[in-house]
Amino acid sequence: MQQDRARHRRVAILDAALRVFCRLGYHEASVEEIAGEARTSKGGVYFHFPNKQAIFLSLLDGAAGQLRVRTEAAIAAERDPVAKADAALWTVLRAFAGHRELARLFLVEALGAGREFHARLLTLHGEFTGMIRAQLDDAVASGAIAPLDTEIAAHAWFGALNEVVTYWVLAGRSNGLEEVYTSLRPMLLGAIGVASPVEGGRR
Amino acid sequence: MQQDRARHRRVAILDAALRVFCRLGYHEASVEEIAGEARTSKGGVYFHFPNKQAIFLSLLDGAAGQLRVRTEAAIAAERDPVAKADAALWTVLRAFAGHRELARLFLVEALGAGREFHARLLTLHGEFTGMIRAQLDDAVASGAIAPLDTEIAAHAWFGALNEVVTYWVLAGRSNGLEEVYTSLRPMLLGAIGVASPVEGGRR
Amino acid sequence: MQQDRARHRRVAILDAALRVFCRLGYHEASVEEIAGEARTSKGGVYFHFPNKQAIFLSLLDGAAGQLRVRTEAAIAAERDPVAKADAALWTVLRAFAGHRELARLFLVEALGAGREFHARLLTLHGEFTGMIRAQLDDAVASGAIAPLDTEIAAHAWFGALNEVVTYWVLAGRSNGLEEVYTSLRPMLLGAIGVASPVEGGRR
Amino acid sequence: MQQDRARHRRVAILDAALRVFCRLGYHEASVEEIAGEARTSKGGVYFHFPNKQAIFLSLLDGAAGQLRVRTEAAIAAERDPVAKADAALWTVLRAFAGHRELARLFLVEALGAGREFHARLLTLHGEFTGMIRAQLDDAVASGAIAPLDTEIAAHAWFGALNEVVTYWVLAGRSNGLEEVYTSLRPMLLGAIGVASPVEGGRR
DNA sequence: TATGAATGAGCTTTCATTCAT
DNA sequence: AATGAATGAAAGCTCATTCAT
Repeated sequence: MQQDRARHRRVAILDAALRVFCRLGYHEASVEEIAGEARTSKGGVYFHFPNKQAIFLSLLDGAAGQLRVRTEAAIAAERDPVAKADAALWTVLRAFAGHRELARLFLVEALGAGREFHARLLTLHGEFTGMIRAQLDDAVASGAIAPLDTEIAAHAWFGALNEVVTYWVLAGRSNGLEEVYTSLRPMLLGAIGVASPVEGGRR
Repeated sequence: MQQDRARHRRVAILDAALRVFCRLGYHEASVEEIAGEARTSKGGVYFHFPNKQAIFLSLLDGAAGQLRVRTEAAIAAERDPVAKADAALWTVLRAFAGHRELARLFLVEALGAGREFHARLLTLHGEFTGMIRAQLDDAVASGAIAPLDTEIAAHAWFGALNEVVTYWVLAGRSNGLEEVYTSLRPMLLGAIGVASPVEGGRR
Repeated sequence: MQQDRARHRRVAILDAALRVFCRLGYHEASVEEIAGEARTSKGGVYFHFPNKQAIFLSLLDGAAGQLRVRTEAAIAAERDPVAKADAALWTVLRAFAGHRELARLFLVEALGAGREFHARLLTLHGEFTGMIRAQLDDAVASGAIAPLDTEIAAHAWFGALNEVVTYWVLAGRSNGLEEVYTSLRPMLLGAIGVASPVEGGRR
Repeated sequence: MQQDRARHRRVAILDAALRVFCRLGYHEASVEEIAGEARTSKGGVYFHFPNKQAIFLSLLDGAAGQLRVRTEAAIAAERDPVAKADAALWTVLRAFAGHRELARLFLVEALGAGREFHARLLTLHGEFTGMIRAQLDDAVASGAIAPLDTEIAAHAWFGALNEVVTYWVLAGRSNGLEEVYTSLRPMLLGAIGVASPVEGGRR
């Protein structure tokens, strides 16, 4: 079917764009380069996307969507509210650790891609912290943890994770990021007053 | 003296550049715009700086230097290792809260200014987390806190702070950022296993 | 076909560039001016050529190629070695006389276009003097002329020709340059010890 | 005296300019560079010269003047008309051979310095060929050589010399340029129908 | 659908020249 | 006389975007 081919092309362009954006950064990446990487032409790219921003945005949204789905699944797989929050972070970290490119895109390039992306980024951050916050709220409601400002806690968690990941990404030593979580996790739990880690499906 | 005028101009250009970078972001900011804001000409700017990057770098380094000095002073003013680390964070947060522009520069624009800045940014992050880590190491050595991976802890602290600040900055509601610390602080201390906050010169 | 149009455009740009370079000289000629003369845009020019130098070089190489071909043909059309050398010079002079622009390009602008062109110019000079030298070597070998330093002789011939042409070009009285050869030719032959001119297809 | 110092400065700037022009070519040479080489400032240069062109022109005229004086002296030192012409060429070649910079200036950079210099260059060429021509005219008048177009002959001589020198200069093997004249001289004489060289004060 | 030629606004940077000191 | 800060015009080049084919 025609539509299939079109969708396929679209995906191929997105794949190429991801590679190029990661290699060069948003601004340095030219549409020509992306077209070349996708084995098509400039015009070809512009047939599938209205402009360069849209490509990046699509990439960002796609990745965020995937991550959201996985995170929601991870949350659903746990019972305990604290374990749910913990699972969310673990999922995000694992995703970033597995795809340094993804991490770059989310944490570095998106900020440098200009004003227009800040709002979107805000939304994405909000989405993830929102998911975490919801679990923390449940935890507070159920008496599992003492009352605290869950919005700030969620942001603090997310931020701690980001910094650690970003530093590892920029420093280039992304190998072994998972091990880091072993050290990080007790701290995050300690931050919300949970002294002894709640075991929850960690390998 | 002519040197005085030159130095004055240099500062004026840096001031203008800060405003322009904050208003438009690194890439959107043109040297012409900076020149206009500094009430001089393009050539005038290029007399004082070799290129656009150098202006940004100068701004970044200058701000980082100031912040470092203040942070070191804040650390020196405390006795207790944990209080020292706490004071460091408090200083950074206060600086960012007081100068949203500064925060933008450090946390957002610097990432979008190109590859070259990533390394520099890494160094800056490393400097600050290094200062924090040193205090945590002392705290561990003195038995004030239980042993933990202080490098990760320092990054986690710094990251938590950054995310909170960045979110506030991007969301535009930077007013009252200090109050946030009241909620954030116990979490950070909890993360390193300090249950009840150590009082240390907080207003 | 699109390729045809592209090739056509390329030629049109080269034509325009030749006119502009001759009118203004290499440095004064701006790409914008060339674009205008070629009834296209700056970007259009840069689509076909990577930079200004490349345009000039293309022009130079193209002209040199044509001239080389013609000269080789003229050499081939003669039997006698001295007549061959003579024919080579005559071809060059006729070409320059016919296209003052060409002469300008070769003899004047190319020197002013910067260091990078000097090497290329050297090569071109070497090519032509090489062709002449080869004939003189033959003439010596065949005993037609007495032994002499043919490299220097070839350069001397080429230089004598150039100076005469250049002077006429710069002085603006390029009309009648051919007649000049009537006077110049016996001198060139005399320089290699040939007293009475060898007749060889001169009109 | 004040005037002495001023003149001294002027000369120092010219010396510096000669070095810079030779090192970088006319266009690449900036007034700043010249000022630096002359251990003064941009303003200092502009106090002594109205603009960049004037510096180059002054250099050109100065060098040409010196060369003219020497050439006239060399001519005066000979009796025989042909020997006089020969002496003129020998002087020019020796000067160029001794100062590759001078040769560069005259033969290469001056052509690239723009339209304005072409006229001046024409005049200079004319001056030298004029001197040579005068000797040749005398030689013809005195019956030393057969009648010929002395204007063309003079240009041919000058051109042959230039090409040889330029080639040697650009090729970088200017050492031993004097020896070249041993080969070149008989050719030049042969060009005007003088079979056996007239000995005249050659080393 | 796809191509790639064409556009043109806009950028950074350079530099001869001026001028207050 | 000299300095060097300042000017501003102009240049080369890039690239997102458009559009005829």
